[in-house]
Amino acid sequence: MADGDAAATARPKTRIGAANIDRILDAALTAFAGHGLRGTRIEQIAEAAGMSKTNLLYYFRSKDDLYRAVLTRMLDIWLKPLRELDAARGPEASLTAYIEQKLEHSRRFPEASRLFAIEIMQGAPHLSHVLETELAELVDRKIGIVNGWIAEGRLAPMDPRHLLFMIWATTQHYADFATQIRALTGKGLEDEAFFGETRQAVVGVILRGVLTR
Amino acid sequence: MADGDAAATARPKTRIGAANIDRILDAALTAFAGHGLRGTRIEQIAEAAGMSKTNLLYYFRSKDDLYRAVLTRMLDIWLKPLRELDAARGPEASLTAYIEQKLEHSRRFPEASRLFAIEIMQGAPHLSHVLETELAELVDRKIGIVNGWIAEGRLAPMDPRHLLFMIWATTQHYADFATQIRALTGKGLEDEAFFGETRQAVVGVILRGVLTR
Amino acid sequence: MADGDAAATARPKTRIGAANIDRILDAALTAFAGHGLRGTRIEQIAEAAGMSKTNLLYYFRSKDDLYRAVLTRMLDIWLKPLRELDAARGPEASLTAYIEQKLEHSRRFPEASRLFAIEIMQGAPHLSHVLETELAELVDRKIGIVNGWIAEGRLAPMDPRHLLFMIWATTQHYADFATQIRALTGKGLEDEAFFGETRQAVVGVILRGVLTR
Amino acid sequence: MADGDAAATARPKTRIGAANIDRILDAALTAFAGHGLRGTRIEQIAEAAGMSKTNLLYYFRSKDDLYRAVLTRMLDIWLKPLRELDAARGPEASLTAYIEQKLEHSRRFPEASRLFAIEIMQGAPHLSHVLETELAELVDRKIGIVNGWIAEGRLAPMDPRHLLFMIWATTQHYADFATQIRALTGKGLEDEAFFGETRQAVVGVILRGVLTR
DNA sequence: TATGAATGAGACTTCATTCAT
DNA sequence: TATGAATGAAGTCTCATTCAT
Repeated sequence: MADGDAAATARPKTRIGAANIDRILDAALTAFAGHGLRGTRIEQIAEAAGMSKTNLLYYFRSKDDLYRAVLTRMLDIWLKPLRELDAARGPEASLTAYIEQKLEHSRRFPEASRLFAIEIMQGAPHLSHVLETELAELVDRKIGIVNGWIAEGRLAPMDPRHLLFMIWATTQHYADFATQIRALTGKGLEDEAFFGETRQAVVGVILRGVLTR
Repeated sequence: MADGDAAATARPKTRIGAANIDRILDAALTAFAGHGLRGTRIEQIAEAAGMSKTNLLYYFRSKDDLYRAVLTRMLDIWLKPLRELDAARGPEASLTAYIEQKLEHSRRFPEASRLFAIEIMQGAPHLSHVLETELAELVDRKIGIVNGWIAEGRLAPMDPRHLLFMIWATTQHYADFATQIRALTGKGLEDEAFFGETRQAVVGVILRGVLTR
Repeated sequence: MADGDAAATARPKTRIGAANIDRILDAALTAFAGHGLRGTRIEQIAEAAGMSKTNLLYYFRSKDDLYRAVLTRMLDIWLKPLRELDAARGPEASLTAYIEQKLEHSRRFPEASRLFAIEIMQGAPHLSHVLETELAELVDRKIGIVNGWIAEGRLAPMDPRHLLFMIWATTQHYADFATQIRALTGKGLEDEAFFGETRQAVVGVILRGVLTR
Repeated sequence: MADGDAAATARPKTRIGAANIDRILDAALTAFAGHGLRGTRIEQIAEAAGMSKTNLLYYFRSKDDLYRAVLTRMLDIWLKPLRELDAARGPEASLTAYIEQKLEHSRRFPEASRLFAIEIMQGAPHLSHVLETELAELVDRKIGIVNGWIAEGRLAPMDPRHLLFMIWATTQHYADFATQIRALTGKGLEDEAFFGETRQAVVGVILRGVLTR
């Protein structure tokens, strides 16, 4: 109670700023994912965030700053599923969980998925460093787990990186190519039935494809 | 008659024009795939094509015209592999051939792949019509083939569209996310060994994943 | 009474304000002399004065206000040497003293010198009134002194105003063109030896140039 | 005749560009000398040059480019009088000629004089290199001449650089402080009588000040 | 076909200033 | 007195497009 009170009264200024920053970042994510960096106007974002262009620039010195902030903010979310991939439960359960998490991400953060996709397709000018360091190290660690399963004969022998690529590709596809999928099926992941069907198909094919037996 | 003749004798000017148009389209593909529609400057393309901006605009009235021309030119190439998917050889051979063709495409036309990917991710503003008509009809036809195989018990039961999506996702991933793949493996599809390894992995997982037995 | 008392006991707040105003004016002089009116940002001055931009604007309603305040504050200093030029000691001593005072000013207040120089070069938009009234009257008075000396045959006949211009020009040059002088000699008036040498040269040439005999 | 014709017809495009560039540089000189770099708007210059802002930017990529171009264009004019100072005619004639040339320059190019003055007062950010190399070398050479005269006993002993500074100061003053001079005398160098009187005063004082006898 | 010149509609920033606290 | 937040009016520069040759 006391805590709640304090929170409600103690930091009015900070609160205002933080709320605005969140609104800006949300609006920016949508805009950048939809039109790319160059194709997005600052004013567009400002309008969506409910403030003036100049005020937005009070919080973020430049468009590029804002773009980087959006990428950074999404980075943890983006890397989280892979971080949680572990060996504890054996390949079937672990891979199933990983694929399901990735699909869940595609459902909940499709714009973030598209933002990263576009960024990478354009040569990852703002992200190459992360790819080469943080992601590379993370992947190296996870590869060990998969190689362990292969050595135990529980997975078909293959370079584990191709397995990762295939999981990324298939799960992200439902976010990145949602427009195409909707044109061909009339549905998207937000449709509960379609989501379940998708999960079953993707998990099914990949697990049958890699598990021995 | 005269007209036909003229066309047949290939007037130098026309030829020159045709060569220029090709150079422009090539340069434009690279530029648009690399920076998106808005992120690309006409002058950039003109320079890459070895001519002045004004002269480029003599061939294509506007940037949007040029963009549409690039998309159109790539469309047949993009749809060709799916068109060639047939029932004649049975699921194993047919799907293998299809996947290999798609990978071959990712190797040979990575920029085209990225161009379509970006276009679709941004809502396919120039392509939605094609998706809803030409592609939808083509997919409908091919679905019949796959459903036939499923009915014969040769493929695991599933909505054939998910199979298509998975094949598209995995094969195109090697073109679209080439930057990321290179950051993690140091290689790309142009590397013969890596290409073979990729093909084996993708074909292997998917076939094992969908073929019964 | 209470009011008077309070004022007399120097309320801390008032004192603080006065100190702030001085800090602002100092910082503003440096900034305006270095970048001109338009070339100076308020925030720059505020930072140099150790306060927020908004707070600076609490003391000076606008940038132009501040600029005028700086000019006004420097005006007395600027005019002081000429005010002190008198006939009492004869031309040699009086002119020597005047030149030395002007040089001393160039040494102590080079920024003020540059501020006035830039203002005048740009047409004296904020100073034309002063030039035409206060300065003109002062000059008129001093001209009488010089004309007296000429009439007595102690100075070569000339329009006294040219003499004033030459003294102003030569003495202020060492402040205004300090950058150039430093590039050519490696020194400035703050160097005691260079100052002495300069004084000797300027006084020597001008006195020999105007004194008869 | 033939020549005139050729000139009139042969280089239309180049001519147009060159004429525009001259018009721009003229307008820019006036503007920069009057308001400084920051205080001048590109549009202002464009208007004075009789063209659109965008067209001006077709010739000069940026405001800074234009500013540098103006400085560069004026540099030769600015250095010319000193270059022509020679020993051939003895100190009296040579110094007289030099002073007169400098005054003539102040009459003909007062804006250039002010431009350089403002630039130097602000620390010569675009000119420091020239000051330290080209001008320094030129001055070094001319100092030799003056030292020669001093050694011959024809000039009072002094560091020749102070002599140069005094000549620069006094002659440029009539251009740089024209506003003040006009406020105090009602005249300027464009007034033939005032010019003559000024020349006589400046030459007179300096020569009497430095020549022995 | 080909290009230099010219332009208008943006789009990003900067900056003095005001508001609210 | 002091400051964070907010804004509008510039001002620079970019870029697709048109004009004239």
